[in-house]
Amino acid sequence: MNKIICEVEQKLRAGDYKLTPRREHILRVILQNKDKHLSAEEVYNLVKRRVPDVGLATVYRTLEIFQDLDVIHSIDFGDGRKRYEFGGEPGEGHHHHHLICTGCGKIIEVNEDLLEELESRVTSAYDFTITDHELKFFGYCRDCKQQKNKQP
Amino acid sequence: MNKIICEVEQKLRAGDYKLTPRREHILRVILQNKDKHLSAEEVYNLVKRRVPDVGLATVYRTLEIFQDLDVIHSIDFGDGRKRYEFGGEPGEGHHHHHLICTGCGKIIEVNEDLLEELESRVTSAYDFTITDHELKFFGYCRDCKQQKNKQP
DNA sequence: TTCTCTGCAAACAGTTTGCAATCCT
DNA sequence: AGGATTGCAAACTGTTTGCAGAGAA
Repeated sequence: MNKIICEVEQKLRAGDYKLTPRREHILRVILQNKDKHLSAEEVYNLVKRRVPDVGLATVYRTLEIFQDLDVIHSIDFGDGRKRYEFGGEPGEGHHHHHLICTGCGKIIEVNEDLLEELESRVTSAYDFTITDHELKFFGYCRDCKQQKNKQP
Repeated sequence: MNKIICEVEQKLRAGDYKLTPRREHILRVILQNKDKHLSAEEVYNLVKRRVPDVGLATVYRTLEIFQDLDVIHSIDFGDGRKRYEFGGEPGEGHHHHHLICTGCGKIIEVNEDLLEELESRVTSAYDFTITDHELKFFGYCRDCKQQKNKQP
């Protein structure tokens, strides 16, 4: 984890920013909750536990910087707020998709890409240079599916 | 088009709503701009041309009703407001994806689905019942690609 | 000092809601 | 009359911004 923090520090320096204590706390919270897709406010609350006097604005500003530097990126699950994932979204590899359970709101990650064929088809058919994509599946997870079957 | 309006009227009645003049105007604006992905405010402005005293709240309320009845559905292109497309999103057919140009913001529709294989893989691997999906490609359209090449 | 960073409060944008007036039957 | 519908203004939510103070080099 410290390695990651160092890398982020490099990126910040490269962009003429410093890794201040506040920013490091924010980064740590994101890293410690990699799987959670935290919203800005959730990050804020978690940071606040350790640094009670952070301001929400600082969290927003830091998240914006992190985004610009491709340290994190935002996704929208349709709940009206942005959520953040560690990792930028440069074209190469590491893509994953999300399954969003309409029943309980759970979010499951799919760590496969599998869109290459479709991408290349789109690229040539529409003369469109793809730099990124976002794929969400909506439906019911195992638990919610079972509940649905029980009720009626 | 009148046929569609009648169908919507049926749906409204079934849900204990009426097709009021206001709602009909809103519906017409949506139908006349099927390809535009209008936001609530854009719908409002267009309706206002014909019925200057509509209220924005009515547009929002109507859009919500239409959504509940699967007459329209909303998409999020990441510009901070919901946009609406005619047509519900029930599992069957008619799916399409969107190409979003990072350069000019243009939105191109891809009228192919092509996700069946991926869907079935996800369904079995994660025990997740898919009811819908949403796929967006980000990148540069032909025009913006050319401009990028010229500038440097 | 000088320049970044920060907290606070105010401003914003999109959307929702309470309420009284209006419409329709 | 009675219930749905509407416009208006106010409220709300998530996010951004102006500013003056704090902090670091």
